[in-house]
Parts: sequence; C-alpha cells; structure tokens
Amino acid sequence: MEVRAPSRRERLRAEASAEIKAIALRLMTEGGPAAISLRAIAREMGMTAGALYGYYATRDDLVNALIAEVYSSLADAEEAARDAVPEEDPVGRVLAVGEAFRAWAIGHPEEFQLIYGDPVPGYQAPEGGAAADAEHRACAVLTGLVAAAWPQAQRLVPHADYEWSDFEPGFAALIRESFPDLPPAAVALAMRVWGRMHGLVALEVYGHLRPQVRDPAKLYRAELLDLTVTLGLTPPAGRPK
Amino acid sequence: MEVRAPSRRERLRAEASAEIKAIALRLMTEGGPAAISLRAIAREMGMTAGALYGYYATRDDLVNALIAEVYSSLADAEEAARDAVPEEDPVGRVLAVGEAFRAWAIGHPEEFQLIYGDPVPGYQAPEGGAAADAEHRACAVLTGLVAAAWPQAQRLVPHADYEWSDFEPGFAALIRESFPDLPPAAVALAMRVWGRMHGLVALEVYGHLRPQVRDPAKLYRAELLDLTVTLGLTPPAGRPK
DNA sequence: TGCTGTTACTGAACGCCGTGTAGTAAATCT
DNA sequence: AGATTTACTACACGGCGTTCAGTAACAGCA
Repeated sequence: MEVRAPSRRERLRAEASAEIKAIALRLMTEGGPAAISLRAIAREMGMTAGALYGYYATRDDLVNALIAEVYSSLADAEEAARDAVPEEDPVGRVLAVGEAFRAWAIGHPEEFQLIYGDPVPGYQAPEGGAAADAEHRACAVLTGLVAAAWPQAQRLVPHADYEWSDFEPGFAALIRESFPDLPPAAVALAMRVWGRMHGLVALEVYGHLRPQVRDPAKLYRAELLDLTVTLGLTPPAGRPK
Repeated sequence: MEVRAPSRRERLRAEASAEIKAIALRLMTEGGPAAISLRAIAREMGMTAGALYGYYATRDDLVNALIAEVYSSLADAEEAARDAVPEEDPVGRVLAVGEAFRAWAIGHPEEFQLIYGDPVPGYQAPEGGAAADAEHRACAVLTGLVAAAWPQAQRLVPHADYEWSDFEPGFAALIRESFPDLPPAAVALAMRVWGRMHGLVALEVYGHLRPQVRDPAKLYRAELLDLTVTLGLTPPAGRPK
C-alpha cells in the first residue's frame, strides 16, 4: 500500500487509460457492445490502434475493465435506491431496489447488455477481478433485502433443505461475513429474487416484450408486488371470497 | 398456394440452402453466435463467400433464418413436455414445461443466446417472420398453462386492472383466437410467468450463477414450485405454525 | 550539462471478416 | 440447337484485432 505521489508519467498514463475507457463507453452507448473497436477509439484519440496495446493487453481486457466500471454503477444505483427508503419499510425497499434495477437497465440498455449479455465466444470472467467484486455488491443488496424479510419469509420457503455446501466456498464465506446470522436457505431465496427481477427486465431490454405489451413497467410492477408476497412481506392479495 | 412439383433446380437450391443453415448451426454450437461467418460456411461447402449471397441477401438474413429454426425447436420441446403430462395435472404441466425450458437452454446454450441474446446493434425482428411465429408458439404454451390455472389463479392476482388495450392489437387478437374466454389479466400473468422462467435460466446460461451456486437446477426447481403457488395451483408451503 | 535507458507511439504488415461486381460455365427452357 | 436464366468464381474494398520493428520524446544520473 505505498502512496508515492504519482509522477508526471504515471499521471498521463492514467489519464490516457481513463480516456480510452470513456471513449469506449460512449462508442458502446452509441452502437452497442459490438461497436467497441480499438481502431475507432484510436481514431478519436488521434492515435494508432496498436498504441492502445500499451494500456490494455487485448480488446477483451478493455471490455473487462468496462464491465467492472459499469457493474459498479449498477451497484451504486441499487444501493442508492435502497438507502432512500427507511429500514423500517422492507416492502418499500424491495420495490425501490426492483424499480431502480429496471430503470437502470432501460436507461442503459447497452450497459445492461454488456454485463448480462454475450460473454463473447471464448469468454471467461477473470477470477478475482473488480467485475466480480461489483457483481457481489449488487448481489449483496438483494441478499440484504431478503435478510430483512427473512423472519417473515422463512415460513414460506418449502422444505428449506439448503446447506452452505450448496454454494461455492468463497461465495459462502463472503456472504457469511456480511450476514453472519443468515441461513443458507435465505441466500438461495436471494438468488431466486435476483432471477425474478432479471427475467422480465432482460426480456424487455432485448426487445421481446415491446412487440406485445404496451407498458412493460406495469407488468414489472405487478411482478415486484408478487415478489413481496413470496417474501412474506405482503399478504396474498386474493379477496378472500 | 400453387403446388407445382419442385423442379430439379429448386430441389438442389433448397438442399443448398438447408446445408448452409446446418453448417451455420454447427459453427454456432462450436463457437457461439459470433462464429457464424459466411467465409467459414463457404469454406466447408467448397464455395466462395460471395456465392452464399444467392441464398441469403445478407449475413443477418441467414441468422434470422437460424433464429426461426431454433425458436421453433424450443417451441417443440415445450409442447412435447406439456403433452407428456395429462391435462388433469396442471401442476405437473407447469413443472414439466418449466424444466423442459431450462433443459433446452442448458443443453443448447448457444441457441438460447441466439434467440434471447444480443440482437446485434442495428437489429430488428422482421415483422411477420417465421421467428415471430415460433415465438408466439412458445408463448402460447405458457398462456395455455395459465389458462388452465386461471380458475385458481384469478383470486390471487392483485387488482386485475388489465384491459386488452394494454397489449398490441395484433398480439391480443392472436391470443383471443386461441383462448377466447381468457381475460387480459391472465395474459399479463402469462407474460410474468415467462419472465420468471427466463430469469434464472438466462443468468445460468450466461454464467452468472455457476461461480456461486453449486446446483442451479435445485434453485430453479424451487422457483418453479413457488410459481405454482403464484398460480394458485399449490397452497403456500408454510408450516402453519 | 550531457548520456543512457525507458516509455509512448507510428507505420506497416498479417489474416480475419462482410459485401459488392464483373465474368464464366453449366443447366434449363423453347 | 440456340437463347436465357442460374450458380458460381475471382477479385477488390474497407474494416477489424493483433504483432512488431523502428523512432522520438522523456526520465534519472553523472
């Protein structure tokens, strides 16, 4: 953890690296993930494509850096939405985080695509990258929601036969660090919540909803409300008779 | 609708067209959707890349043809799964179709990606294409499941304020043709069911589940069971006390 | 101050890719 | 058999990621 003052060289280098990422990000928002081309970036910076290899070993490395950044922005949005609702209102928090997730995705479709879409044929997430870190942050928000709802939710999960061994050791450790008292079944529930929010949003972002449904937001809202039922935060809506 | 016997020329042409699609499909299963290259296909057929333009006007046209074919195979799988369970067992049918959907996706990840993934930047689904047709078939299976469950489900959907005007006219007409007595709220529920199945499966196919969860199938199964609760086919699992 | 090693970049090349266009040979129709 | 349609090749264009030898500017040291 040395904190040498950055030399002029290092500063310029960091700036260039940031500019590369910024341009790449803009290119992506304009033409989708496929529009991230080293040559286009270099063109805008008044450089040659080869010059970029001094900053990123390969195009995929650059994309990975972007993923980390973008994922982090999603995590920020979710955390902000959660913290805007008082802790005593778990239903409100679920709705807020859910809506924030969708709003972010709809507002940044290319970024969503970058994170949750095509990992390019020979993909593989870098092991301990910042991307995995941000993914965990985003996931932790959902886990927190489930943790808050767990007293009510635990009666509703059928036969909670989940063990910590059902999760990868590293992931389990990470979770138990943040939520020491949470049982494994709750973590499983959190993953399901994740999937549930992801489903409709992914369909919408990829254009599978619009050609049929006029107002996807309405659909999503209903799903979120139903989600609070699954979490035991809201009684089933059925008019009793 | 003339039914002339196909001349020799037409037959050869159809065969070539089919071979192109077949090779494209194989290339995709081997290297992901990005590996579909006209040059590679031509190479395998002992032709030049340009020759393929006699069959498909552009690479995207070929991809669209593939999408239609692949989507159709998914619809087949869902219908087969549904029909393997007697009509009197709606819960079984939901589980069967749900598991069939996941099994198909996991077994054909590239195909799943092709259908539900990156529409390439300047995409647009051809209006009345066979792809839209197959998508409707797959969607109809889910609608059918909801229709069967509707007597029980309708008590559970909160404030069913859905009108037919909430859907695109063409889509609404198509649905009402197949299910004359189904209210719009049920269609909305069907779309939510679709989203719910899609969520976890998409996360798994794109590799967001594996690094954390050991057995995604278990998670998905729980989600399906919870889905039958939402559909009113199963009482909430909570031990009453 | 001058010298030396490091760093940032260029320019050209390689091999991919999708896409057109002009020409040729074969199959088909009359 | 002759005229026409069809299927294909050969070639070219521009764009892509990536590599590599060479060059010019910089940094630290004497």
